[in-house]
Amino acid sequence: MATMRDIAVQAKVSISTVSAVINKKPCVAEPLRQHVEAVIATLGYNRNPHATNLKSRTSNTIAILIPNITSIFFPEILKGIERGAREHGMSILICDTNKSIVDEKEYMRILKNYWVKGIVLDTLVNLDIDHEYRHFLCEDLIERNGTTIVLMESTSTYRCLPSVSVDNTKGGYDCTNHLLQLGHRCIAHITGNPQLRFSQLRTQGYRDALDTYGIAFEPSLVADGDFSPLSGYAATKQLLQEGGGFSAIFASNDQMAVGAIKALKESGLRVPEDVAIVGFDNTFVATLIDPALTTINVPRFRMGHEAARMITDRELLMGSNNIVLEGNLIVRRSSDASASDTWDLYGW
Amino acid sequence: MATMRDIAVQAKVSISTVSAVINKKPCVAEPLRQHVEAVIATLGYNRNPHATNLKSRTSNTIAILIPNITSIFFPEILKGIERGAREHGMSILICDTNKSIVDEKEYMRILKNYWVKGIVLDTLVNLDIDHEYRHFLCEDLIERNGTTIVLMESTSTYRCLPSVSVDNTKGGYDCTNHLLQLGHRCIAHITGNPQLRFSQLRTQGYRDALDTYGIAFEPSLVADGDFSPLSGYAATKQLLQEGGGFSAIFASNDQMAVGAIKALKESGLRVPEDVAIVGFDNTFVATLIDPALTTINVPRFRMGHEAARMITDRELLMGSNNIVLEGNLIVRRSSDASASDTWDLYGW
DNA sequence: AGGATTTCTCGAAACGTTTCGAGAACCGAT
DNA sequence: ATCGGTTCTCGAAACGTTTCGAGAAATCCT
Repeated sequence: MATMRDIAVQAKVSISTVSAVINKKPCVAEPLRQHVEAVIATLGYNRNPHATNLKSRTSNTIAILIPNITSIFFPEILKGIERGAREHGMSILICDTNKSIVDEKEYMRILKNYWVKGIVLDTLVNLDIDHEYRHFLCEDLIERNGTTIVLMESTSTYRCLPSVSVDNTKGGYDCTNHLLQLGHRCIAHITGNPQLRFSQLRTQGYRDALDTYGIAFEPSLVADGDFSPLSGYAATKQLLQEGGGFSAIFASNDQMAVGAIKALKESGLRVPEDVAIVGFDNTFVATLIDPALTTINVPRFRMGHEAARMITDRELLMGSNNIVLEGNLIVRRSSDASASDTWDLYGW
Repeated sequence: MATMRDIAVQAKVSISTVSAVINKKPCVAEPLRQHVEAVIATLGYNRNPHATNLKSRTSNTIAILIPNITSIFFPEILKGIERGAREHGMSILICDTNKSIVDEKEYMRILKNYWVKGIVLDTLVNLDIDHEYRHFLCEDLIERNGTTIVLMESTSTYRCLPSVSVDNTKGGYDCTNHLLQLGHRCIAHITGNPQLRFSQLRTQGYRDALDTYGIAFEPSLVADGDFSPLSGYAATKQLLQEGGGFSAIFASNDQMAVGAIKALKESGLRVPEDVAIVGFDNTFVATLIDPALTTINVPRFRMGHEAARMITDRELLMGSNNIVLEGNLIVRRSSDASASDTWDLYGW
């Protein structure tokens, strides 16, 4: 494989000149530049990334650190990041922390001396509490190495780090508001993992909507889940046993909504005629399930793409560090029997 | 960050000695080794991967080239590869070719001068036909660069390249045999994309099973799909219009089976009482759908893990280049009303 | 035309490793 | 003591870039 030296010899110029041409430095006279470019074209030169990395003390790489690759939420985000990275000729490094904080920190150490340009981070650590880790991220990685760290759906309230998320409060509000508009007045709620910030926000949206309608928040209509289908199933069973009385459920994600539907069906209740359901996320289970699920469409691809952009165009967006995208409500049959039941399957 | 030079200075030895210690070369006297290791421990040295890569002309990286990251099939394979890579301290590079052959070849060029150790390749190209590309892979990458290429569910019959796949023929056989054992004698079949080799093999399994039972293959009972749910839906509608007469359907993947179930329900047919259904893959839609789907469990995690192993332990497995894993039939309600309907949700 | 500027090109020194061959130090045997 | 033979340690040259400052060449001004 041709190196800069080969080009230089062939073109009878110095290596520095070749470098200047390749890096489009303005300080090369036009005729010479064309000559060198011609030689490059004939010899088929490709820059060696390792040498470039070593010399320039960076790597054209975005790392993605995530607790579990197989999460249903993840592939589209990854795709968004990939696209954004590729537009800038960057590579993507995948790191699955396997839901282990130890593994996460271990990976961070590796990334540190990998000189990655940016890290899209879905952390397990509460950065409000673990000051040592936060210090490591901010000082060692961001300050010293110049790495950009972007939090995805951050679990932290720490706002100094850039982040990308969806407007969870508004989403929760929209879901609940939708049910209220349909005439429901007794709306149950299944929360996600209560420790997670974005889960709290979805619940906050639910309360805000009730407030708007002057309806008192009723704790007995709320059951805690953990985002798993099974927890949605269990929560619904529990709500039913406690007397029911609700005509609708807002579940904090689609998967719990799926569990809820199963539980309702088992109890002989029809969806949406007896109980209406809305979920959150618009993962593709939403259209697989019967009835199709009303839900908040979370723009995962865009989230990934924005995260990548914050890394690639870092200097452009100083200041507006916390990007909040809007989700939009998609009404399907699980809440509204009159909704069309088209099969939008994301081009599976 | 400490470099080998720092260690050397601090330990009052040469850089070569530090290198020898770090690489566990046997030619360092024990006392000196311990001394150097102590210094390394206090200074917290981490090897710089870029320098190592440059000097040794490799990179500790496995690349994954795949047409579409968001494929439902992919995350578990990725997880398997990730685990395998990590066991050997390797990194994972993700390349989404966006279903474009041009992009795939472009990525290959990048990977070539990235000196990746291995590539897990889900190619769009038919290597039996595109000799130029095959030559590029074999000569430039494998021979010259020493890269290992592992085909995933290869679309090619070209057997010189290492590959990992599931036993598709046996899977197709098992599905059909299962239906035959249940007493079905008129079994329809929805094929996958007929160009793809593994799709052909699944159909072959179907035919083999019929043969075993002395049942003639009936072309009118076969409809072509393309692995999408919509195609399964359309194929089923078509089969029904052509007179039906079947009591069971074998769909070549779960997603088409989902489409088939939808079509049957719309025609007022019950699953499994009127028509039994089996799918293939055991993606998690299999347990989401109602009724839960009988299917072949494809060990995706293991497939990924084996692929990684072929790359990391290349020298160990000269010879047995084509790994074929067994899938296993999982019986659920879609074929057998008496099957338990437990919710095994992969710990979502 | 001659000097002051500007524009272009180049050599050389890094970046942090690995590796090779040379030689120093030690060993036991004669 | 001397000598071959090990065993250990080290210096130096790469790997393929980027970058800095120096100097040569071209340009401009008076």
